[in-house]
Amino acid sequence: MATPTEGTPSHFIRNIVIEDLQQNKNASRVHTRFPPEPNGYLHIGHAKSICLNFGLAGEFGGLCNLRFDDTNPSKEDVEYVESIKEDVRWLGFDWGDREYFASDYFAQLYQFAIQLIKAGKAYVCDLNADQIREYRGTLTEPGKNSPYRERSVEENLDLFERMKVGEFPDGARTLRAKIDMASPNLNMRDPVMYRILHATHHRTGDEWCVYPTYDFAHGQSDSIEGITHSICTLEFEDHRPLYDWFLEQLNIHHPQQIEFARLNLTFTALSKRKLLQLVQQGHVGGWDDPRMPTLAGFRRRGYTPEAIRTFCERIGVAKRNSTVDIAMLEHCLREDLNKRAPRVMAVLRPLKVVIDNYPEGQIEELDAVNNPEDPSMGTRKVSFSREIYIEQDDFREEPPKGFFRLSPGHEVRLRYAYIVKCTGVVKDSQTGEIKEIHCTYDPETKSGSSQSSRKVKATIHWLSAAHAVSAEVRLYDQLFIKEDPDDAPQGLDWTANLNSHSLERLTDCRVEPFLTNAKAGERYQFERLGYFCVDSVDSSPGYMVFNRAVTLRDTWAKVERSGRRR
RNA sequence: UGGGCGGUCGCCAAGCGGUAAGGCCCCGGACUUUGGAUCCGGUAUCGAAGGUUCGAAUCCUUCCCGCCCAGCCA
Repeated sequence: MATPTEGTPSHFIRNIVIEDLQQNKNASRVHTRFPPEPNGYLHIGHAKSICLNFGLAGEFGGLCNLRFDDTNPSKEDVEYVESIKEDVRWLGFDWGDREYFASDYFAQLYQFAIQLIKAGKAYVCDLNADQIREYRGTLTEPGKNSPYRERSVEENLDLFERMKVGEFPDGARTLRAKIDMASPNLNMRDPVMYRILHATHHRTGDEWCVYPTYDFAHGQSDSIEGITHSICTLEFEDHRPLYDWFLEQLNIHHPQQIEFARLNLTFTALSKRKLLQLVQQGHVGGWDDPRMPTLAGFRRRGYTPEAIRTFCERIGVAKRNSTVDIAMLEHCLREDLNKRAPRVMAVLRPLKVVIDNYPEGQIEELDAVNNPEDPSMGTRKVSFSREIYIEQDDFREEPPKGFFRLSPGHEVRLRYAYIVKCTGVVKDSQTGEIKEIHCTYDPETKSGSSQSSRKVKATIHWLSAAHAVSAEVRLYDQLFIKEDPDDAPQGLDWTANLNSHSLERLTDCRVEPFLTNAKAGERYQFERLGYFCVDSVDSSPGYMVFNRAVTLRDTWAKVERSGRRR
């Protein structure tokens, strides 16, 4: 028997699995499944479920199936099937040859239904949707039996067969389980098992005119696949008695359904309905817009699968409704990229600096460290010359208290180069806008030289004006201005909380020339700025486009912000 | 007012009768050629009230608050 992995944070579901294993339940087998409906792209909430299901199977020597819950042809599409497979694979999980579809079981499910009809446990009901609702009763009042509840087995069989071949229009009849119209659990008040839908299914085409509901399809699919632990979210807790009922009546393998709380994130919408709306109404560029909480969006943004997996492990699994701080996710990304991303210098908003005492025409090739966290990543050369660009933010004509960067009369270190002192500012005579600044450098302070140990308060990044390459950089902020997107002013809906500044395109940036060879999806740390990723859609060797995945922690920005508040 | 499930630090989350883990955020400080990283240090008595017990976040009772369910969606 597989033993628990040391150091893996435990949670109640993992504990159940461990206990089952100890008691030799299911012949010590662990078999889970990830069951997405192919009606949208996978998002970070699904990642929690994927990591849970594949993680448990992986840890205990079990298996996890990928099963598409495709019982509603009117909402589903192959585009989603393909994206889901790509995203699960990208996250780092492998379902081997166990790629299943609920629609693979339509014939079997149909036989199960007939079995229940024959046992007097299911009947064809002629009530329409409105009538079924009326007969169902309310939360506090019991329902009434359908007038069609006592049809003979023969009639039920005949009717169900005719439903299947398409003799009746959509909605004309349903097949219902005969349970208890007075049950305090509404799901047990003769739930619908099959509905008539003359729709073309993305896999079975027009073969079927009836489709099983989730309740009738899910548990039986789990059973057919030999699933041991059927993990789902909290809203299905009320369905568990029904899940169990079908399996018991059918007397087939009975997986255990276990529910956990779905993920919520601050400043993020995670319902499929909302995400679909964001895409369809053009609030974002598509399912893979880097601002989207979809796996495709995170991937394009520059997130690593490792960071997302670590995040899913750290947030834990429990039954309490909760909303995780988005800062937790960002932290996981920084932590991962800090170790792996090569550093490089980039200037997002260039400000020209002329070093007056540096020889005109002279170029020095300076050594720059690729990753101080990992010496094995080596060094590279950066060109230094008389005219350079620095970040506009790194110069203040009138520095506020605590500003350590460049200002008139003050010194800063140019990373990997020299200490320079600001000697003058050139402004546009009309607008007063700063056009360029002048400095002198101290030749004794070259990085790495014996005299280089002089201390200055700050080090800033820079790029040689003649060597730097132009690029576009896209800065992203939260898609919503409110921690809870649903917290909208009265009368307005969640779209009122959309952040109109969630995307900022900077088209006059400079980067180190070797970045021209960077490939789509590669991630770099732009020193002092954040982690950036080569955009996989719009970037090309002739026109580089970088997405900011996440900023670096910025204590100066924090100080400035709190200063402004005072 | 029916049923189901929850309520432990600002946000997640361990704990399962023996005297409150950890992570994120935040605040100090050390170090630093990224105001990055790293390293130290700081912050809860467990929804409330009773009760059982030598001892309770953990057991019992009552109460309060939150979420889910009246799709032929999943």
